[in-house]
Amino acid sequence: MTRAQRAVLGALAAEGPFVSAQDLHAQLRGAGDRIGLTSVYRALQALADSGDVDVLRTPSGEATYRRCGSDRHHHHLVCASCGKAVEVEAPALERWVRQVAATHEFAVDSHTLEISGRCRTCARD
Amino acid sequence: MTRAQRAVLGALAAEGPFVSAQDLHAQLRGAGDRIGLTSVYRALQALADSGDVDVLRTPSGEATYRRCGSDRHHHHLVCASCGKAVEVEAPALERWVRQVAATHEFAVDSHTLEISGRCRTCARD
DNA sequence: TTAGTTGCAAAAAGTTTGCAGCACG
DNA sequence: CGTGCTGCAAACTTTTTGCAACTAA
Repeated sequence: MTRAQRAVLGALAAEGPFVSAQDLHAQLRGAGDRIGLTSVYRALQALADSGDVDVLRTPSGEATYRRCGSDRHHHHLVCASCGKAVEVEAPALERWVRQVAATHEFAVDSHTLEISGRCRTCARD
Repeated sequence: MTRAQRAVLGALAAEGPFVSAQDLHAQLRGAGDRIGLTSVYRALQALADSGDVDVLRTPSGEATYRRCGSDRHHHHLVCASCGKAVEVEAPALERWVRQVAATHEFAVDSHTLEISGRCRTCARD
């Protein structure tokens, strides 16, 4: 594990919000780290490949990252306001996906489900 | 409705695959249309806003568009190879989403479910 | 010494915006 | 006329790549 990967993992507090590479870089720089943006991108890519961080694409197209509590396959409930994310497992959904795909004679490669909303704190504006 | 919107809607055959703005532009140009890339982007944005086309972001982050058969809320089963898409409605999923959100005290704004796989034709390589 | 890591600068890719000209009521 | 549409060129954003300097076994 490289220095950049350690720095990124450290900044990506477990259970925290999804953060973009740029934000993460700014955060690390702000904390005194001299890390370059390139290294942040490279570290995130490596960590995502190894499954140590989850990637989520925002509607605007930018990739955001998070260190998740579970190694298992799961989905996210994300607060559109504060970014807080909850991990949810959905065995019934997985079964349903496979069944629907079979009906249409598709072999499933992958699927994504993301729920966007407001957490209780942010809901009362 | 502008000329660009008519051209885009025409090129975006109903029930066809999801297509990027760039591909759509190339396709229209190839067919002899003198339309500019800017107009394609503007037309797609307007059509997406009015709900006449569905938008899907590919894993690489580029936006793709499709004219769907149903006006109702639905999800997609997309072939990763040929782009063919099937629309699926999932009332049970919608109920499940609301219930999970309620459990975590989230007010749901929106949710997305996309299934990526291979259709029968593409599966036999 | 050598394989891997770093960060800057530049490039790439997708999308948006400024603006002058055009079309059409 | 004037309002809105058009397309080019330029700007912008996010991400990737080339490369020379650096680091650590």
